[in-house]
Amino acid sequence: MAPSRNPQPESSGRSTRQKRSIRQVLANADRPLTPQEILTEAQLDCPGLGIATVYRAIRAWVEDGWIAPVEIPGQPDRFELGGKRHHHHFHCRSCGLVFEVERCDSRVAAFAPPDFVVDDHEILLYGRCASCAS
Amino acid sequence: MAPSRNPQPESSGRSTRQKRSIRQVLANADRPLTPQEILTEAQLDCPGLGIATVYRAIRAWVEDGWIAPVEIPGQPDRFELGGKRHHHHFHCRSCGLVFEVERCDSRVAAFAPPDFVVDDHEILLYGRCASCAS
DNA sequence: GTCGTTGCAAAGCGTTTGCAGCCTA
DNA sequence: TAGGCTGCAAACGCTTTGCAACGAC
Repeated sequence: MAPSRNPQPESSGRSTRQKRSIRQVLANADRPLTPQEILTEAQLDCPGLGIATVYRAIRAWVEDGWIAPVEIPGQPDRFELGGKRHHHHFHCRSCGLVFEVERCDSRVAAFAPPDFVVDDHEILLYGRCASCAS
Repeated sequence: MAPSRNPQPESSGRSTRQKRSIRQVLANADRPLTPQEILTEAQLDCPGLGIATVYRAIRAWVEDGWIAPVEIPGQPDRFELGGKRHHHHFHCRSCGLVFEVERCDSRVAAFAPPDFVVDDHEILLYGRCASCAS
């Protein structure tokens, strides 16, 4: 079977207007979003939505694995749909956007000192994206 | 000549007991330290030292280039001596400490999509350090 | 009706800043 | 002595939490 994307969070509790709006925003995004961006976007569909609700939904879905945090040092956390293939990120210093990078070399794990156990790694590339570089 | 470490910050203004203590702590550290760790350590030598003074010294020295920030997503910034050889970091999820990793493979820059210009990269390893793994 | 969920406001946490007094040069 | 430096406390921005009202089931 093809490892298809979870269309919905698994254990999302009750279905509410707020969570539906937030989920929709995340599902439609083509790049990782900050909680503030999610709030602003979701409020278009659900006025009165509070930032606390966004954080609570995010937290629950990260635990679910339905979304995943994208943490760029020095910047607020962003979130994208989880369940994707292992990948990394490219941060354009010109336009500030974050892009996905498909390639990876798991041999980087061997960089750790002897006796250290590596169970995950993150590679961040910095520079200028195609459109900013041209 | 061997590229020796700057023994002192360049433009550190007046010499005070506080800044001497903070500088000493950074110079003697074998791993990146958080402002809080720096404060606690420096207070042994300089009681009454305030956290604001630590932040002010850090900021000035980062601008100097005498120290460099080490930013682990989801954690407070840490600081280490600047001017070191290119290296990366390992974050122990058990004890929370951050260690230096000497090795690197600059081929990771080639992971970016075509037409993207990569001018820097960061590799973060996560797992358990030697003493936590045993 | 139950109890998970929400918005609000307050609390945390790491970091910065305003200010009056201190101390280096 | 002048003006940079310091400690304190308040202010910040982002995130979490306490609480009473709300609403899905």
